[in-house]
Amino acid sequence: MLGRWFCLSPNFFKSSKEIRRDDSSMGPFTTPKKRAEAGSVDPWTPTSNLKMLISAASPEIRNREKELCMDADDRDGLDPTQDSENGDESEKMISRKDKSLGLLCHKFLARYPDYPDSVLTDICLDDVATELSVERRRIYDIMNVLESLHMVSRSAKNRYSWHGRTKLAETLAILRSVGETHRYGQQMQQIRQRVADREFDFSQEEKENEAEGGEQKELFFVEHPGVEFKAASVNSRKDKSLRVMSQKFVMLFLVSNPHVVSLDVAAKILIGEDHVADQDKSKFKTKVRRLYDIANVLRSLKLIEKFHVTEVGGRKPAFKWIGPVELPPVQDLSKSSSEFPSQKKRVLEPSVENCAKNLFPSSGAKRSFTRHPSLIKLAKSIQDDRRKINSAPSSPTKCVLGDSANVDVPSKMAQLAAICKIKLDQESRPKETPAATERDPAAERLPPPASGHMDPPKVPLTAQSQEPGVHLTPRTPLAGQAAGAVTFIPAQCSPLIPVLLPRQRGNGPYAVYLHPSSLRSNALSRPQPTSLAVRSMTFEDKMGQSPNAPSAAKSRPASRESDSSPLTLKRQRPGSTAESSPSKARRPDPNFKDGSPKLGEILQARLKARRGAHLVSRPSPRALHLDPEFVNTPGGAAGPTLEHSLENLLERDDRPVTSDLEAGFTPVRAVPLTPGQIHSETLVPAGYLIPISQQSLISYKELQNSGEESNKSSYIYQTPTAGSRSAAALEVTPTNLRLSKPPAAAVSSPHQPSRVSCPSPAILNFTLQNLGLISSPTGAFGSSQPPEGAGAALGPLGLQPRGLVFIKPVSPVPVQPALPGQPLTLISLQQPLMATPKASGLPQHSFFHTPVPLSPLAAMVTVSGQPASRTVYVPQRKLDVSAEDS
DNA sequence: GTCTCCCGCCACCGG
DNA sequence: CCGGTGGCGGGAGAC
Repeated sequence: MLGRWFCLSPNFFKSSKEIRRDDSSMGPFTTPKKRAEAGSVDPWTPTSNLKMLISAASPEIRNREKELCMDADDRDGLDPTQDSENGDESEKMISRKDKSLGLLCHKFLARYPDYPDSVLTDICLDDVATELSVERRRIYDIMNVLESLHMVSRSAKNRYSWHGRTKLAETLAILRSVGETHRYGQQMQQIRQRVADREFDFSQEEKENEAEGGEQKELFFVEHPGVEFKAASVNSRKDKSLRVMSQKFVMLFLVSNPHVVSLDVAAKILIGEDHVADQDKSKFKTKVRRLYDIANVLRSLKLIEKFHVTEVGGRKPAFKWIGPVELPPVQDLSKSSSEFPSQKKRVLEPSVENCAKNLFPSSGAKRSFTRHPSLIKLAKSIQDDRRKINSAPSSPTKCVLGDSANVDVPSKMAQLAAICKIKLDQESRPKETPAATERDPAAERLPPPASGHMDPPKVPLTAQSQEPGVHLTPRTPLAGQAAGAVTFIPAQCSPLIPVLLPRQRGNGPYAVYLHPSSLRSNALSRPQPTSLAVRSMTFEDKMGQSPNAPSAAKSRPASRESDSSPLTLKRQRPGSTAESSPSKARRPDPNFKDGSPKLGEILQARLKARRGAHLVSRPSPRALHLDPEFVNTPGGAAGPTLEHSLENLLERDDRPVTSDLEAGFTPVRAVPLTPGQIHSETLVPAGYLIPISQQSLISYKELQNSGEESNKSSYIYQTPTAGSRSAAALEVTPTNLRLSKPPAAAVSSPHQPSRVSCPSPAILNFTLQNLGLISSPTGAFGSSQPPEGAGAALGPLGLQPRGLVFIKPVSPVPVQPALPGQPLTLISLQQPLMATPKASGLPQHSFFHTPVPLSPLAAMVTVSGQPASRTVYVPQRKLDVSAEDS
């Protein structure tokens, strides 16, 4: 049977090869073994059978199975002859393929249903290893990847709980939102361009990246609501790079337009640092190895397909996303968990995404600040930031327009913001009831209780949102960062981090863990983040780093908690946030070295108090949990959630807002994965998104008291970044919502979340020009590859047109006019930002190298730009997409 | 030769 | 000190 499939299947070639090999080498022995294995397999045969069926059903699966099975089958046929020798030989014969992680994962998956019933299925690593005849080490690899997708969660030592794909859609939606916030799309484009341009100097690239934003450093792990990660270790171990890498890798797919990611690009993005070229090399190699591991598991999950892209350099391995593209809105996600993201997505997504985006953005902004390294870049970043800011306002409009579907990306951000705002507003205003209105979508999706939870949080947000000025303020600070504000920002960020969001669904909450470094410290130090996504993460330097540091330090004090807090917070945080992840807290703790534990404690206490208040106030706010580092922040931040605190929060960070927004979607926790890294490197963001379990929520509840519902979910975001960008986003959001609609048209350009800001006429012109220039929209998909520089920029244009249209409307005055109040406010904020170099670092910027720095333009860009960034690619390379499965 | 990526050493970490 | 985890990279099999 299998053989047949093989033949039929695309993989045919390979399969044939394999077969040959198998036959020759493995044949006899192997076969037996396989058979034996099969036999062993038999146990789970049922599943195996299912697999067969499935494979039959799905080509992809078939291929995989083919690969896997084929050997066996063929062998079987052939084997007999060769078998003579069994034993070791046979084993050897088996060939690596038989032992591949992908196959192993297949076998593993065959044992469990995709959508398990409510009853949790317990997985014992030892048993699995035994049954599958593999070393435990291998099982860990699989589990880590599955865990990153929340298909399983660790329940205890050696034990995992199987969730199957029930949470997959949500997780993907969250990852996408997170990825958007981190501007991975932009980064990818940049890298591609670079690659295209020059073959690539890693060093250079990296340098550039760093200069830009260095966003990477932070990693975060996205948690899911039900999925907690119990094991403290989770947090602790450095990073669980595999988990984080897996999430990031998936984010890249979700964020890229073509949904195609080449291995090298992914590896480069995942390598935060770079620093030394040499290191890079080895690092690069290691990353690639890991990516293969992850890719194999993802392939077995049928989420991606391998193929080769032909470029100038030659053929490069790449992967194409074949999983669900549409994801439920974050909120929905929580709610729906459901399998089919697509449907849900439309509605919810926006919100969720927006939230996420907001968060990130903010974080990004903060990060961007870090950027001081290259003044030039800073300038750019600043511009970008401005743009972003501007755009943000506009974005709302987009949201409106796009929110729904097409505009996705662009609109997403805006939408998210808008949504968040709306939610917040509603919540805040009506506090609970009204909130429902906005949430409606969410609420509808989610059970009432959840919504309720959500609402509370929203309220605070709303309040913020309501007052554009307020929002601005927050942003301003961000923006302000540039100037002096920056310092504050960090603080803000930290606060933001802890934000709790109510969980829409029961499961809802997610936590994002950020690296400490990424957290604010850096952010504080540098505001730049905005410049590029990449950079955004930078902050690692955090404190130390100088330039900013000083300011940061100063500000910090003011901000107090925030600064020190990050670290301290983290440590402390455990308590506060503890619920979900004590472990997380743990890690942070160590990190936090700094000292201000006291502060942290204080902060925590405050936070708790706030939380309590907040919680109370909010029904079930979503909370953002920060890492221990954040914890402190949370304390500070926590307040934000609360209404009064909200303002503070806003001031502190936009992030909170964003977070809230996001929270609305899905709670996310941002916890610093890595403990100490903070200091310098940070380059790479390391984060793992973890769903926060209700438990955690509960804990929060305890803290907060709100108790609102179990559902509540909390999100943690890395404030740092979020703060910066988010600010804009956030601000926008509120307004955005409204705006967004209008923008919708613009929205059309989906892709990036850009903000819809309204560019000034000039901008429009500008854009138009670009468009003309750019024109190539189509190409984009071609693989994502880097368009060559210019091309890239242009690429987006295609989208822009729409945006342009919109823009025009908006354009009048970039900010103000365009949208009702908020935008304006934003603008002002931006300006400050603008002033500050730090602030600048908008990611978008990177997209468009283009000339237009003008914020307005930026806005324009953003609008279309986001897409543009993505779009950009177009020109260049052609990817070959031949699918190959190997 | 290059691409994949398995294997398993060994560092961590929590207990 | 021990056992569970999991980073990491050598090196070998697959092309």
